[in-house]
Amino acid sequence: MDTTALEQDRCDCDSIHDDVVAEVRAHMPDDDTLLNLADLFKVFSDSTRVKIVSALLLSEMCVCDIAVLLGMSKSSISHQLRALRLSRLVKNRRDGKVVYYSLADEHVASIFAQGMSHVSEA
Amino acid sequence: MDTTALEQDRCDCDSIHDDVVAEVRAHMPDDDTLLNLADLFKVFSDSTRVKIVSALLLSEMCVCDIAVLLGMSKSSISHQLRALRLSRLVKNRRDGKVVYYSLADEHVASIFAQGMSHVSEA
DNA sequence: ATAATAGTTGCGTAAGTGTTCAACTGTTCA
DNA sequence: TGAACAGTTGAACACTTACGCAACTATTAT
Repeated sequence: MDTTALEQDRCDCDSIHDDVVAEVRAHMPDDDTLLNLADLFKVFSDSTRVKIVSALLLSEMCVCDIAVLLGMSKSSISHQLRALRLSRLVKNRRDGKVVYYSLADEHVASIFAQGMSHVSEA
Repeated sequence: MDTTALEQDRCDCDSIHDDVVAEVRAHMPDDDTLLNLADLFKVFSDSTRVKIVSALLLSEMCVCDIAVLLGMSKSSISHQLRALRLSRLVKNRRDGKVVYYSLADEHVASIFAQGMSHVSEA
């Protein structure tokens, strides 16, 4: 069985570097992990959510505070907070009618900071 | 002029914490920066692109290699590499008919690693 | 020059996403 | 009890995006 023919079954090109592909495949994280990673970054990929995180980095805030701060409706902020909550990036506590949100852990700050240092470099 | 009335113009709620909002607003990064940050994370928010980055972290590869590795068409890989290139996260060099891609800088690895450590924690 | 091959690009489509609106829950206070 | 308010939720809409197809460019080899 010719391996070149095999590769051609998978892709319409000759000059595949089989050894490189095999080596990389053997050492790459598994699909599930990479999917989770993409999902994590997806949460930070919206400017509204990034602004919310950036705000919570400075202080705990209620939904209304954030809505005023960003000049957006409470509804949209609540929707985004839900996404952040489901990803366990923020937590909340209720005090009477008011729900206060804050960051879930230090990791959020690390990821945010790492991205910031890349952005404010160019 | 009543500040409470002012806040109510902006949001249908009473219990705004004006001091907190003002303080956060004063110390938050500007909108442009946060927009760029969201755009950066957006590149990492797709599983195909994450897989590509994860592969290039291990070795320089040509388009065809990546297509075979991920079991996808050269076209879609090329599309995603374009996105990565426009964000300056990968660079490429041509050797005859073959175009080799590799990561643009160390920052990419840092961001990737930071995210990975958060994902493989739960 | 012609054929073959690696890679790119524009288009169409299907799936996904953010915002708004309206209706809802839950808590407080009179 | 009922009015008022903070917040949540689901549906609908507009908008975005990833993929494959087909046509294209660029490079090599005959």
